[in-house]
Amino acid sequence: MLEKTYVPSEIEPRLYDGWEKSGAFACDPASSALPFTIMIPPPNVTGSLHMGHALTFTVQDTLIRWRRMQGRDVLWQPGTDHAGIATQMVVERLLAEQGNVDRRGMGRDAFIERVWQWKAESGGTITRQLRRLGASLDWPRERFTMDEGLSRAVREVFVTLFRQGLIYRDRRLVNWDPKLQTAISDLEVENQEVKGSLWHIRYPVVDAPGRFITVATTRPETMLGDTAVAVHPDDARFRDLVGKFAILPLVGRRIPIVADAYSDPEKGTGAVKITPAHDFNDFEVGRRHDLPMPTILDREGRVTLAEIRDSLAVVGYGAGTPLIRPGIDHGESEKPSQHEIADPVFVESLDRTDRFRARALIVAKLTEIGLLDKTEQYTHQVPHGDRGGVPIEPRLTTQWYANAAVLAKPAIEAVESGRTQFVPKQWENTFFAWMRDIQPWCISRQLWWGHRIPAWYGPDRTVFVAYSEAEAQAEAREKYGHDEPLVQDEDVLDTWFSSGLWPFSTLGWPDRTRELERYYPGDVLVTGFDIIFFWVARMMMQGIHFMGDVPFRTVYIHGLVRDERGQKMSKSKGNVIDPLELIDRFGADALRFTICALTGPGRDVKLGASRVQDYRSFVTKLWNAARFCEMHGIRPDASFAPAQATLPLTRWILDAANRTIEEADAALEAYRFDEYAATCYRFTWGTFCDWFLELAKPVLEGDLPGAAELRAVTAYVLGVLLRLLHPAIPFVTEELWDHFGYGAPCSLIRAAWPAAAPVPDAAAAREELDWVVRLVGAVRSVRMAMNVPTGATVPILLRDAAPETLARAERWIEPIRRLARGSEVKALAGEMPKGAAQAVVDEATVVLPLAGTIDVDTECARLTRERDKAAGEAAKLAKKLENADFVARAPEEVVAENRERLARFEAEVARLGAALRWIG
RNA sequence: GGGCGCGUAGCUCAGCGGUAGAGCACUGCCUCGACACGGCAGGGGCCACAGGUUCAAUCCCUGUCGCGCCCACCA
Repeated sequence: MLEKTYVPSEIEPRLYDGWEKSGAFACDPASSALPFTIMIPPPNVTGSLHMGHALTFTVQDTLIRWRRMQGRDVLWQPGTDHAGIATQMVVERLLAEQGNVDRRGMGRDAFIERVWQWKAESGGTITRQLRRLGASLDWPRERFTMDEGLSRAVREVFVTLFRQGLIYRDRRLVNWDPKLQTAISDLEVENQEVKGSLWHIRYPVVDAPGRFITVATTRPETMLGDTAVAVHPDDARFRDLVGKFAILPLVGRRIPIVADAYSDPEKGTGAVKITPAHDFNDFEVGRRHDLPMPTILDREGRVTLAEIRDSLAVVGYGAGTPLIRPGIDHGESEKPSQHEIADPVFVESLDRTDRFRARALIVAKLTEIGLLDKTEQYTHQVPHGDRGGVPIEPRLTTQWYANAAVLAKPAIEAVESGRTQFVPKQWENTFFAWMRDIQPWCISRQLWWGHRIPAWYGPDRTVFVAYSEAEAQAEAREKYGHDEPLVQDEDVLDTWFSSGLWPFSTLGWPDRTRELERYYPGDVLVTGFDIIFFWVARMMMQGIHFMGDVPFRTVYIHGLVRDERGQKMSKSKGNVIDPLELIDRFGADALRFTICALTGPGRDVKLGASRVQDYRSFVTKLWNAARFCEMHGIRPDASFAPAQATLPLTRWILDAANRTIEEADAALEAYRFDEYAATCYRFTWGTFCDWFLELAKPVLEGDLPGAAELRAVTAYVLGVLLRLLHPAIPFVTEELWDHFGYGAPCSLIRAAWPAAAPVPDAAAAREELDWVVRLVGAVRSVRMAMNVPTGATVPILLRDAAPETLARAERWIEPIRRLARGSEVKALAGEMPKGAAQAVVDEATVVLPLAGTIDVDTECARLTRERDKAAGEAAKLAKKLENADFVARAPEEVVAENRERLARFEAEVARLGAALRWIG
């Protein structure tokens, strides 16, 4: 016997274990079935399951289970990502908390070993949690991006791209995170609105006594690295200054005033200071005007004068050029002005000063010497590192780059031609917009945790890129003619470089494995829009380049999980919902069904505990319906086929089940998880429970004729339901499947997906049952309106009923009596009873003789309201049909349909009018 | 600044040329042998606003207002 209440926590682990042990999750490379592949977006190895994961993995598991039941050879590839920055930060924080020496103190090897240890300790968390969710991943195939196999793929890709000229070293500006002390990509930069100041600084003009050119800046500290002031070529205000020089305050350096269209006369003062080594736009200006590019900030974001001197020397100012002059060269003109502009002592004092402190000191100093024109309150966007959270600094460094523009081209074409399609399609625009304007991809990171770049340097800084040190050594020997000591590049690769290989590296590439042949390209990639650029784009580029085909046919993009009020979940807001807590409280099925029900196309999912609680009711409802079936001796009957159904009731439910199967299938094909859930919900609750089981009760309980067929059909339909719902709510359905003996324990997961099966005379059955439903509904409605006590039974009399209607009433007398609380159901014979309540059902008028118990005035008012409503409808339709344009131009069917409706409403008005006369 | 999406019942959302729908919430009645995580019956909407196209507009077009997101922008 099934327990009275379904307790998920007792059942879920057992079933999951059963599935996993039975090998139900495993793909079968030897199979002849059509494969179906989803590559898991590998979560961070040290992460734990959050709501976003719950959403994406529920969607994936639903697709996977559905396809598996359809007989596809399913591979859902599991694995985790090493997540370079995130993981390194976690371990560094851990070291600090435990009072250990920091990573530099430990040294590289020891630190990396510590990270591996951390991975061993906490790396299993998320995979355990995925199991709680019910995710049917092929666990024995689990991979990790730092596996030997995947690392080999990374080296292969790096070396190949290098040799193809698609990876190169370049010295240019990068986004530098002074906290993490590494370069980061454009995508890892988040602009944050900051309330700051805009300082207007006056730069004295050489050879123009008393004249200044005023620049505005939000970063005064960068002035140390200024090598020009730019004005717009057409800006009349400054035209005479172009070609002259300004004196860089405090520093005393002469810098040219150049004309460059970058300068926007509308912005700031119209004259803009140029700091080529610390601003992306200035860098371009610097290139155009051949300006020196001194670096003024070190890797920690502190002012460094040494680098300024070095860089000036390198670019040809000459080693002896005094950077900080002990006075000002005012040309032939005047004596130094009232201001003592250069202050070498002050500038020297800034060495090793943090950038923000230097900013404050410089502003104070400028104020002191009277060169600060004004300070404005200024709110602007400041780029921050998404991990470190501090403002990034553009910094001139040498890094490894991948030529993304070349790699992007075939990826763009693949989407244009539809070889890969986004769902919803609008995301293709987002993809195109970014890919068509893609920048060189900086792939090196100054971190320790990650794939070390397979590049070695000789004593003359010649770089040898090779699969291994030995190979690099061999290449070096060839070049130098003898052995030279080589030093490996210190940097590691951007995490996305390796995750971009995921669709094929997990299958054994670069070996041409059986799995690679069979499961690449994958079918669907499921992910959120936030990583289209980070990951989807990279997989497309690398997949096409190395495999010659797209990595997946479809990219299904879902929304973000938000809280009930639509706020993004975040720790700082304290509105984070833990999926595991929801699973504990309501069961994995309830959470999964909720996610499916709320996941529409292009919509964020607003989720709170109460929603999950609501949908738990559905799981419970299914459980109770099954209990009812069990109590009434319903058992699977493999010999039954829908074609054998003879009763209207069984034909009707089988037909409804067919349509549900078709709708569910269509919804899943279209990635409409909301429609899939709604269709199943409606059929289970609204049709199967509310009507079918209720109508079946008299027959089942009384063991009336037809009971055997009814039992077989009920079992059949329950079996359909369990299979239809299994992808969304795998646990409860499997439990019931097993309990009823539809198959061996834990066999629903691999049971055949239901198919619509022909039902004899379905249309007639539908008509008949629809009538029963209408009749019962009408009687119930009138009883409620007339306040008939729930327990009271009343005769149900049919006036003006067609013979066929009376025959139906006879056939359905028991269910009608039961559901509509009728003492009898028959034709009205003789006189119309006084004071009866009435309702119109098709051609007949249902009469409930309630003389004495009802208030005639109330009933009159009710009938009048009904009649007026029908009359209103009829009038609207009549007006429409009188419109010659409508009749002439609207499609024939539409006109015909409107005529029909008009006739129907007119008849109803007539019958209700008659009812009103009778009652009086 | 460029782009995208969204404004439909109290809430969350479907629908997207021809009867305005669902779930939850709400109201009333009901312990009837599956289920109160339940049953039955109800109430509730100028489908943001203004124009246009059409025989017909919640749906298509244009504009306005409101909300959200992405990209670019440290003068």
